[in-house]
Amino acid sequence: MSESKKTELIEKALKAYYAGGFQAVGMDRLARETGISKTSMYKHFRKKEDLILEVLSLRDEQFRNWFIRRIEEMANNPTDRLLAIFDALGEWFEEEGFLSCMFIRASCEYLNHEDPIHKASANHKRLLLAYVIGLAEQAGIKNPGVLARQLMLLKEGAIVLAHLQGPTGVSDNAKSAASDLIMAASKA
Amino acid sequence: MSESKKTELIEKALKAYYAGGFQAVGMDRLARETGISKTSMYKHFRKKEDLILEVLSLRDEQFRNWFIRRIEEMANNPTDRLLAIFDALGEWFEEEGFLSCMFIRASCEYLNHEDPIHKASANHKRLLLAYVIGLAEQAGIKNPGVLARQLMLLKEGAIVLAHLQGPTGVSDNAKSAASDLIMAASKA
DNA sequence: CATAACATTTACTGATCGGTTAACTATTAT
DNA sequence: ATAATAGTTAACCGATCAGTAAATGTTATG
Repeated sequence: MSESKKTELIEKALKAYYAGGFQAVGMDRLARETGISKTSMYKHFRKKEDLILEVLSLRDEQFRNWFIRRIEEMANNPTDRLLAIFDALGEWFEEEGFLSCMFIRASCEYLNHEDPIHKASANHKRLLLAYVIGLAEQAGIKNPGVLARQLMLLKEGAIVLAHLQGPTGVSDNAKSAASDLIMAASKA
Repeated sequence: MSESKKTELIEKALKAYYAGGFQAVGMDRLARETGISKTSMYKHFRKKEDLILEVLSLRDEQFRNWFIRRIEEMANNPTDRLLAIFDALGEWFEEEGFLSCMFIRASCEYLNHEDPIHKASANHKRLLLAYVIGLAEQAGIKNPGVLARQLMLLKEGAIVLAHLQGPTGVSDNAKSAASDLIMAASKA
């Protein structure tokens, strides 16, 4: 299998897992849907877990690229960008086929903190936090780490509730809360 | 099987599902661990889904009882109780064996919005929101629904991040954010 | 004691799970 | 032309999945 075929497999696996769940989508079904036999797949991945880890790695790259690009398109200064986080989230929630965050879901299917899949999910969140801390620093916030972590709480909460109760109003609520928190942090 | 045996089964299933996940814990394993044969179990539940729904119903009752009781023990007026939400969460996160919220996890394993398990999870969140709206009303907040929803965003985010990155500091961060939001909502 | 009624268990179903083995095909090297 | 090699496949592995049917108590009633 060529390297491009492998990439194609990971991309198709990502879609299948996102739509159906990691445990629920078996290797046979994956082989059927991708048109690639199981044996060929197992030439490139020792275990299902390894495939999932590669899928998560791709998703991490895709999502952070999209998220950060969208934020920087929508706002031009650090403070506005802290708010634009929630506009970007709103766009995501409204997308057809939105089914929560792949990393939150992975951590719910692979519960143990030592599980590589769980760790990879935690790392995705760390990387996003680092980006937001950077924005908060640029915005001249006194305690950028505190504000960034508060905004991440809003972000994760918004994802969960958009999935559970639908997208309507969720990101707006989060944005208004973020605005209050940024105001409070600016005065501190 | 007596009614008390059935209750015992649901309680044991709750523990097994919480520790291991819904899909990951099979009916055979459940039978082995509870000492109740599968056939006996299936006398009381048509399908695994029905058992899970009963488990979620029990968990909903247990959790909301504990949560609300703890909040009302820790604070005596509505405004302080809005903050005590996050002290109660902090206690929960520190418990040994804390593995996120059973309803968030259920919604991640049963993704579809029409799935009864997903719906039951959404309903649990609605009931908690209703309680918090009540507190916000008692506290004399102008837009109790808005504030309550903002605090719920913090709550769900805190649960997710406490699970992904450990409990340290998460509830404190959420509490400080909640404090800012309550202040802002009081002035509005 | 006999038997009907009910509760519980063992043993099984077909399907699917993650993962592997052995056969086959196509390409490349000699 | 043939042998070696690489890539792909169908077929299979034991284990487990959710769910069921037949067999075995156990208890209640005549």
